[in-house]
Amino acid sequence: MSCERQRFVVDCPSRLLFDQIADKWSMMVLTVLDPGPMRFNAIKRHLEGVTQKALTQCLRRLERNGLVSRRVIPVSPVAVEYEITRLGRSLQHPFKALYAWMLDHLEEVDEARRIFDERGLPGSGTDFRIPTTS
Amino acid sequence: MSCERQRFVVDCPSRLLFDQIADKWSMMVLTVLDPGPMRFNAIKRHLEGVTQKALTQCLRRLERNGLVSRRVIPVSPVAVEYEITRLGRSLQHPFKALYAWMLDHLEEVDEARRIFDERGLPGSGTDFRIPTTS
DNA sequence: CCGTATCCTAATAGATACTG
DNA sequence: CAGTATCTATTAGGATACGG
Repeated sequence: MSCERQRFVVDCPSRLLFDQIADKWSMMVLTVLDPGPMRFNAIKRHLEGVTQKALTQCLRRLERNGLVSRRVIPVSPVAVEYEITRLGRSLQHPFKALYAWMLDHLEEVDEARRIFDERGLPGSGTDFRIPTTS
Repeated sequence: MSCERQRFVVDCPSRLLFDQIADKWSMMVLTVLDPGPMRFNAIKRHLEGVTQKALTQCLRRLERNGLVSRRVIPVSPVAVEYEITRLGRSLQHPFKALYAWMLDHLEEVDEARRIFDERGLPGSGTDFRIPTTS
């Protein structure tokens, strides 16, 4: 690897894969499934605000990508159980690192946001942007 | 947290923060900025397919969250330099872990997808697949 | 050069009704 | 229970045009 900066091309596999796994619900679904298999509505109850449609789509994508397996239990009414796969479990390591980072830096990000938003407010006059020391 | 499965509530700070950082371009922008400061159009050239609008929005959010700093150099025409902050740099560790996971498991995910997509095709009357272009 | 503003279209989310 | 189907509303994305 040279010292050149990386260029991200459109068909870069990592880009395509990132779009698959970094969606709104996947990380939470995998976390919820970590302790063991779970049925659809049980998962749903753990994710406040998710709609049935959104969860279905998310679970389909996770299944398609091999991160979750789906098992239909032929009772009546039908029961469907979702289970995290070995592959899905392996993804949890980077996810947990990201989660830990978020917990560690919540206040710092919040503070940055507060400062940024404040900077925008007072500008009733000609607010020439002052180069920050950062 | 107890042994109970976690329930993700809507105002969970980690959820809100995740939505901020797990967007389409942030991870790539931070990676590109890693070696040192860079100007707007230079960043743009490194991210194939990004529009000016999308990159502007992404950089604003990164700046607001304290992950990137923005410095206007008052020459004519104006030059603007973006630099990754210490906070942004710290986020690179979990990002790199995620990136490494993707590289490690590209084939495995691809294979899972192939199997899943194959499974969906039958049902049009025959057990035998008609070879498709894909 | 580095944006913002505008317009337009495409994609997504949400609500609701329905089925095995 | 676990979806699918459908419709609508809101949003996101892309293409200019323009300004400091």
